[in-house]
Amino acid sequence: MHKVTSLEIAELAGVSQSTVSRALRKSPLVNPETRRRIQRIAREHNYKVDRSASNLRSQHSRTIAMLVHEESGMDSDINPFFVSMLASITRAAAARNYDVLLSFQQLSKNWIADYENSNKAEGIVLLGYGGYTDYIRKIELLDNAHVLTWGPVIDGQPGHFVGCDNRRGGYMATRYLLKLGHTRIAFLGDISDDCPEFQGRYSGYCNALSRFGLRADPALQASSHSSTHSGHLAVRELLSRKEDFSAVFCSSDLTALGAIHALQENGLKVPGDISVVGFDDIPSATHMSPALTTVRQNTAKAGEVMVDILLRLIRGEYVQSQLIEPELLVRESCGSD
Amino acid sequence: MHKVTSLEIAELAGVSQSTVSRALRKSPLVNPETRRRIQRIAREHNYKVDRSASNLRSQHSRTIAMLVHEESGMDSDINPFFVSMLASITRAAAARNYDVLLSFQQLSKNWIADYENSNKAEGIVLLGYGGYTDYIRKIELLDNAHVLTWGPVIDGQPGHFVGCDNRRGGYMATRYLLKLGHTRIAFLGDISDDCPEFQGRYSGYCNALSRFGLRADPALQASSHSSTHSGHLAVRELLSRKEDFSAVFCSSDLTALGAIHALQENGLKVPGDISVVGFDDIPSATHMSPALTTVRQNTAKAGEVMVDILLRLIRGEYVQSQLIEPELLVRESCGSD
DNA sequence: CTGAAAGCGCTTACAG
DNA sequence: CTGAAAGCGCTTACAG
Repeated sequence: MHKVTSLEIAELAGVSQSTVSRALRKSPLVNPETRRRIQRIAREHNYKVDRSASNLRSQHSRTIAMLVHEESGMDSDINPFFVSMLASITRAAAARNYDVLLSFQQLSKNWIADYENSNKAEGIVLLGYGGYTDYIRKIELLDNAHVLTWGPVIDGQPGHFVGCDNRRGGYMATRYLLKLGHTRIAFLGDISDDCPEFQGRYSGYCNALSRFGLRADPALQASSHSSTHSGHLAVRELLSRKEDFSAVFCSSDLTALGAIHALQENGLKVPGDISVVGFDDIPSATHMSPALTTVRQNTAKAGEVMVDILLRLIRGEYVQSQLIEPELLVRESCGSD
Repeated sequence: MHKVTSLEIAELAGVSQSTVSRALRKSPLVNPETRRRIQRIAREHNYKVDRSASNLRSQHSRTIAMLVHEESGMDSDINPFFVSMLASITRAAAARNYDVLLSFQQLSKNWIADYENSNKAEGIVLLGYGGYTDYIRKIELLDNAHVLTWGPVIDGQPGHFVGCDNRRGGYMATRYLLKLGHTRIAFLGDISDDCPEFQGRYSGYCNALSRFGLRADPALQASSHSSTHSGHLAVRELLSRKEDFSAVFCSSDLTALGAIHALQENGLKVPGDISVVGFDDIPSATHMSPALTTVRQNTAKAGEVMVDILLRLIRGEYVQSQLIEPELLVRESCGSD
């Protein structure tokens, strides 16, 4: 199958190659009638502008790279939450006429050289790097690159971030449990400096408690990262402490899934004996029984915001990190409302 | 920030630009010592070969497009199964030094023109188009394009397919239930010609029954496509028929999730009263309670096979459609083994 | 093993 | 509104 070029379209249309190029880029310089004729002929011959040539000449690839963190050596599943982000970013990019390169990456790679210096992509979105203090340090070197990370938004941090308002989300979840009458509310999540996003959720939790005249009890906090296994272990630890509690706020849905499993294994009913709230709203949250009450991160909005900010970074505009408002989704895991 | 070119690397290394190009492509023509020197200088200056220029000159993009079907106008979630395929295809492509463009597409688009004629990608993988008879008809026109679809593998069909051995999977699931002593086994899934993959699973189900001297009872089959909602409705229909059954084989995990919910709502315990088997092994399958016994489609293997076959198509080699062997994963939804 | 040179298919200043 | 021409940064046949 012979490759059709703009020169051939030009011959067929009886114009110069430059005019074909202009017409297909919808330049206002060409006569509208000429443009329509050229467009028709191009369509009839299935002609598409060669992207390599176009990119080379114009020095723009109209492509962004979406890099998803992959645990080195692990075959583990990606957090379903990131899948949702990935889809919404891809859709938002398509709406702006940008292509998206997808890749799973380890922490150590030199992304800027790999994607920007090679002209494969004009900018990079990072997903799943929120908890990596290592990486955040490294990003300082990237100041004039076009990298946008989904993660914690912290005052004065280097680099560019978009993230959920974790403090607000933690506050909403905890306030909801307090209003249901719970006073002994456990918190499951790693609140060390390694997990600034979970710290934010915890800080919202503490905030809500104090608004109700209560204080966070360290005996009701157990560390957990974002996995069912880890949530399972955290509940076991909590139960072994023989502390009294009637509700659990989990810093991620995967943690909540594991926690519910562990509670049920120990003969505790959810929500009968213990109420549970999660964070993320992954697809599993609606499929399980009881359906999980959780704090939804608005991925559709987040994807649009991220693409918008990344394209502005690429254009060299000044941009600021931005927070996405979360939303409480009440389902079954805290009893009927 | 100035863009480094191969010409500058050449000057720094005291060689010609051609030699730089050869060295970085690891041509055996260049002196190993010269090559190492050039590589070092390139690394020090963060030089990367410009992909647009390289692509244009060599007429190869080393990129494949991964197109995921998106219901027109719908905001619905992608089947989690495809997410797993997507990750494994991306990894397999990366291992072969190919980049992956991700896009969500509607049925009507002219993919060949959009991706191949524009030189954006050398080949296309389609996910989620398995059930579209419309599309399958259309693919006949694509004979000399490089398109590989994840879907039903049927003798004599046009186009190139990789898919799960659905008949074998249906057989395994049903045989397992029969061995547990069930004789009244319901089948949930659309077995019309629109869903050749479900037809395959159903045919395996019938096969297993007849091996055990039983016959498929039409009263125990209810239509359902791949969604929780649809599984929920199918169980309601089944129950309204007042037929006796002790097990349900669902043609997808999403169907199984909805089915279990509906059974529980009607006071039936899973697996106490009814055993359930799914198909796909989506992440939710392990998270729910009871954990779902299901037929796993091996996505890691499938991704590798698909990339391998697509690259062979691209090279113009003769390829055949291929079946991926499924595997039964026994968990909790049929009782303890 | 190395270099000089052509050319991939466009976009875009320049001239009219 | 249109055309002739330069050139984006490489790869690769050709010559040595």
